[in-house]
Amino acid sequence: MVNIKDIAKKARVSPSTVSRALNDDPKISEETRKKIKEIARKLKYKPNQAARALITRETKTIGFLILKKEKPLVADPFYSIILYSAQNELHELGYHLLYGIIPHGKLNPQKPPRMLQEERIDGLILAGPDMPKEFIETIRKTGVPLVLVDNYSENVDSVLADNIRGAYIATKYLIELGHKIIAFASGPLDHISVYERWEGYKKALEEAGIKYNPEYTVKEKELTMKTGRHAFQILWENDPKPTAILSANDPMALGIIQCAKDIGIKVPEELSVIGIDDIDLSSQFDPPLTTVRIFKEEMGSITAKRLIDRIKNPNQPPIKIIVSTELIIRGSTAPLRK
Amino acid sequence: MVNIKDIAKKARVSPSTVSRALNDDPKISEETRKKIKEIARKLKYKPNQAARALITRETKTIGFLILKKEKPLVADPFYSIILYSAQNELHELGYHLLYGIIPHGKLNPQKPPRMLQEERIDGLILAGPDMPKEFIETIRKTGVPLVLVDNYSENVDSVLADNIRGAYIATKYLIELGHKIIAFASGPLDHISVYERWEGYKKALEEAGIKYNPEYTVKEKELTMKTGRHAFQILWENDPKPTAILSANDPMALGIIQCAKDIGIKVPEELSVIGIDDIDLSSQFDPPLTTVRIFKEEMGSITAKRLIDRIKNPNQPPIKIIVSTELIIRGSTAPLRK
DNA sequence: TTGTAGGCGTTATCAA
DNA sequence: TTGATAACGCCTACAA
Repeated sequence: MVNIKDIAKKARVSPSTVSRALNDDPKISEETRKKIKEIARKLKYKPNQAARALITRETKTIGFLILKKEKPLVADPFYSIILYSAQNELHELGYHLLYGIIPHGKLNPQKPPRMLQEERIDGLILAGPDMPKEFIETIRKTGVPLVLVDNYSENVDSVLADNIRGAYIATKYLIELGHKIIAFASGPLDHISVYERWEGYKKALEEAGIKYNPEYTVKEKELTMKTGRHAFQILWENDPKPTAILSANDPMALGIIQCAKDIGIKVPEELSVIGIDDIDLSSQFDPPLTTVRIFKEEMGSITAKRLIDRIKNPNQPPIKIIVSTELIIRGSTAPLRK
Repeated sequence: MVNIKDIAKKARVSPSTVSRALNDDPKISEETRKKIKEIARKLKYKPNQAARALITRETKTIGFLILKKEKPLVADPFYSIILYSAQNELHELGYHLLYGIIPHGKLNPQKPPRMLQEERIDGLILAGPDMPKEFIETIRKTGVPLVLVDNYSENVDSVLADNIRGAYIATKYLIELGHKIIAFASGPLDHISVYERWEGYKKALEEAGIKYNPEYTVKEKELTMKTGRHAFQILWENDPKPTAILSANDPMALGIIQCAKDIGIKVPEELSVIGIDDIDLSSQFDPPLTTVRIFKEEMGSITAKRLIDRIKNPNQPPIKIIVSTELIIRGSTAPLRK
């Protein structure tokens, strides 16, 4: 690999001049700068990252950490898109992304991740709602620039979807369609986004003067099609049966629809279903799922931008960024049949 | 951050002794080694990656590159799992994973990726069948250890599923069920895995004495539920209509089933459908999808292991690793009705 | 078995 | 505006 000395020799200047020229130091004459840059280009010179990092203490690398509970979460299209979009934005900003998955149970919440201890990263993105608070606190204390996405913690920058409003507008829409008995298929309520969706659901009911009835909220442990089917079965045991179901996410909603169809219930004629997320599949489903869109790509790029901003300007107070949500009306909802 | 000098001071030895002790140099007395390691542990010492890389020329980091065509591919559960499992294995082996997505069109096939030029990585995984040959060649010429996954190129280590056999056993199974008119819902045939699946399909037909009829192969541009629905519609225009369809992957198969159900065709009673991949959704679908399992996790970990092996032993001839496939019989297939 | 000194490639400091 | 020199943290001859 060609280094700064090689260029210096060719240009008959000192290595330091080369370094300055390449870094656009204003004290270098336009002429030498041009000459040096030209030579560097010809020689396909690329600065050695390790050497540079050693002295600047900047790696130009951002860590992206996610927790692995069940396999489905890892392959979760939600985080895949956030990951994709964060890396895309980071690339634009001149950063690389170091990707790490921590197997659940193997996490020591008192120990910062290796990538941090080895000084491989300039900042860290923590994705997902199930990061232990203690772990976040451990990392925060190291002083490394940090942003959470789809999670919230005091004293730490957080990027979240507007889950409350999302669930709220979805529920409100169902109410406007004439539905009175609206169920909520929930997931783990210790996940902040799930909890907020539940809140939004209850808020809309309350505002419409419909009393919240816990019988119509079922809490599943995971957010999959499978648990959606299960949730439907539980909810369907109620008397009277719900005429509409808001699901905590899309996969569950799809499971609900499938299970309903299985026992001969027509969606949306006999049962309206709304999801939250707007995953790719949802629009392709039959019926196409009415859902609340989460702007996943935007969440990813905003997270990345915020982190870089915090690296460049460390003395900012922590902020919470709420990305709006949007109701996408498709075919799984209909006015209440009299 | 605490460094080797701090430890040296505390232990009243020279920095080199510390370095040797921590790297288990046999020339260090057991006693000093123990003492030094103890101090290092107490001080939470972690070697600075940049400094070490500068001298050893090893970054202990592997690049994982994927091409972005359409959004769905990026979030593709297939590559998500390979990525997850590769990172998992690399972690075990003491490596980090640098994740890069190249936006299609922004790729310069004559230029090695930045992570390579900046010497940020010790080896590179190239995932996906749509990496341009020229790009692979460019990278290969740099001499960096390289492994392809779900792709093949001469002179480069490649890890692939046994697609031919997978499609073959699936087709054979349909034949055994009595089906005579078996269609193939294909995707882009320049993707090696799709092409091989097509081959396996034809091979099984041929062996059974069923003449391959191009009318019963439809080629879609993408491998999604949506194109699956489209493929079904095309295939259904044939006369006679197929009684079974092998799909190039699972999402397409799900689309096929949905579309068939939409027009009142019962699966599997009137139409058998087999997918390939075994994505999570497939088992949760109604009917649960009969499919060919691709061992995605194994492919990821094998890819990682092979790459590290090649780094440690560079002078090996290139190899092609074929990971077997397995027919998973579920509910979307049935014997031909007379 | 341990210490000294040099060097990896780059940037930063100080002098010219 | 440029050059010489030191420094970042670690590893590794060579010397002791």
